[in-house]
Parts: sequence; structure tokens; C-alpha cells
Amino acid sequence: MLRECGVDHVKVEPLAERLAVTKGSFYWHFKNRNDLLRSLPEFWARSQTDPVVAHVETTAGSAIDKMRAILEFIAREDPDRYDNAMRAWAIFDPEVAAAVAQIDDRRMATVRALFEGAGLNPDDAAFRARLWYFYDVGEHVTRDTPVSVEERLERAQHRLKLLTSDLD
Amino acid sequence: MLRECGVDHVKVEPLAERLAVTKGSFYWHFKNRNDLLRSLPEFWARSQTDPVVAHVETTAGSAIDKMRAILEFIAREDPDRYDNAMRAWAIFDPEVAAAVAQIDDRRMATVRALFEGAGLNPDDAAFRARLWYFYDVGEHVTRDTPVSVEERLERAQHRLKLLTSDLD
DNA sequence: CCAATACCATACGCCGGCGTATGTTATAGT
DNA sequence: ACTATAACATACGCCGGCGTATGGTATTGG
Repeated sequence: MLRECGVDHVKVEPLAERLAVTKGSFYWHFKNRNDLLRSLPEFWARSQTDPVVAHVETTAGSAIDKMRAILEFIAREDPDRYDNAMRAWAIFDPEVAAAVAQIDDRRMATVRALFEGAGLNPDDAAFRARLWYFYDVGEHVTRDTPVSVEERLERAQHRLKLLTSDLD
Repeated sequence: MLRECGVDHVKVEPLAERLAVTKGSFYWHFKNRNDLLRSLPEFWARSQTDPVVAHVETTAGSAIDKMRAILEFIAREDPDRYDNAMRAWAIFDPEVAAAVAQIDDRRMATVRALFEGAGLNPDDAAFRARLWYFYDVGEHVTRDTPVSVEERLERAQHRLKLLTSDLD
């Protein structure tokens, strides 16, 4: 329900009906609605045992090779509406914003390390990782019309070229 | 209320109280709540008579000079929570998504034109504009902790350098 | 001057969702 | 076999928000 309609539609009774139980049962597992909501960010964060991070660690080759691997991996993944839902929530809830920011930082750190591995100094690497990562965020957040995998792959190549043309 | 809490908190009675009128009065101006909501995207779009576009047109100099002008302008602007609210809304509402996408396209087109003016072919210019613009989106959407103007200005310079280093 | 219209208030019925109090069943430990 | 506890169901009271019906006031054109 969070994914499809946003936090404000995560409500006890509709949720119970969807699970084919009664709300009496809900209040056995959660103290109240707020208790459920506060448990969601952690639940989400745990589900983000980043396949990306795992994927980059199993990839051999240079830093740029790994970057290419990441980009292809992400391009093939179908866009994660869960991420978007959390981000939408985070806009109005500082606690959630902090949780999301933590994940963002972790992901950016991965990319930053790769740029450092490609020879950039920490500052430049950090900024280039921001540029890299924010592009992902922008693509996800603004995706009102779906884009084909081919299109995404092509853009990924373009991005890699642009962000690493001065390296090697 | 949209800005501060999101669409789902745009409700008739709280709204009426905030305006120190009764809801009877509300239903004179709007058919119902949905009528109000559907009027909001257009209202927002109209408020986006882009100061940025206006600003770039009054700036003299080369394409890159104009880019610099844009970046400085945006860096000094305080982050627009209205934009974020619309974006959060758009995630769950295709109609709103279309409205926001229209604004996004318009803004990107401005940047794209500048990159073309700097000598890039349409495709490269389009992609680089995406990279440029999505960075803005990412910075706004992920801003849980505020950043100083100086920091933003420095990042703007960094961005300009990175995205135009091969031009001139 | 008065009636039409714009604008707002009052008052009501309704429903969805919250939380609680209390029952019911199944399972496991002793 | 008995009880404790986990997991669910039933049933209620409450409130916030929606929409409607109706009444009031003020301004304005004829």
C-alpha cells in the first residue's frame, strides 16, 4: 500500500482486509498505526541490502569496469516504486528523511570509492559520485512514462562516458 | 498545506479553519475536494513562470556564461518545498506526474538549448541537460539537512566545470 | 429602492478509520 | 488433562472529514 498509494494510505482497516484478517488481529502485532509506520523505514532499509553493492563486489576488473557493471545492473532492474514511496514520504517526515539519507549516503559511498579507485582525489570523487547518484534519483523520481531497457542502457553508456572521459 | 504535509493533508475543513472561514464557504468556490485538488497542478504550473528562464534571457554572454548565471541563481534561491510536494504527489498520481513532467521538460529544454549553443549536437546536449537537471532534482529531493549557500555555490561551480570542461 | 447575485455561516447526516474490550480457538508445556 | 499464551475474531464507541440543505448579509445593477 505504501508503494502504490503512499504513507497516508497505509491504514489499519484496509490493510487488514487486504490481508484477509480483521483489525483485531492487527492490534496484536502492532501497538497502533503509528507503531507500524515507524517500523517501516527500518524494514525498508533492511530490504535494501543493496544488490548493487553486492554486485559490484563480485565484479572483477578496473574501477570503470565496475561502474559499467553497476550501470547495466541498474538499467536492467525494473524501477523500484518502493524507493519512490519512501522518498515521497521522506519529503514530509524528517525521521524518514534521515533513514533515506542514510541509504543514499551508503550508495554514494560505493560510487565515490570507485571514482577514487579510478584516480580522483576524495573531493572530486565525492562530487562526481553525487552527480552520478542524483542522476539515478532524478530518473526514478521523474519517471512518469516508462522507458525501455534499451533506452536505459544507452543512457547508461552515455553517462559513463561523460563522467569518466578524463580518467583511465 | 500541500507544501508542508502533502496532498493527503489538503482537507476541506482544516483548510477552512486555517483561512478562518467555514467550509460552507469552501463549497461555494469549489464543487468538492477533488475539484480543488485537480486545480492545484495548473495553479502550481502557473506559479512556475520560471524565474530561471526569465533570468537566462536577460543574461548576456556566451552559453556557458548563461549556464553560470543559472547555477548561481538557483544556488541562491531557497529550496522550493512546493516543488517537492508536487513531486511527492506525482509519484502516486499519473495526472500530476504529467503536469510535473511538462515543467521538467520545459526547464530541461532551456539547459539543452544552452548546451547546443555551446556547440554540442542535439543528442549530446539533451543528455547533458538531463544530467544537469537531474542533479538539481536529486539535490532538492534528498535535502533532509539544509546546506549553506556557500556550499551550494561551490558545488555549482564544480558542476559547471565538470559538464563543460570539453567545450568552449 | 429592490431584487438578484455573490459570498459566507449554521446545522445536519453519513462514512471511514482508530482504538479498545472482550470473546474464541489452537498449540505447547508440564 | 489442564492451563498459559499466541493468534485471531467480534463488536462497540468515538472522531474527523465529506457533502448538502438551508439561511443570512452585503453589494450592485436596473
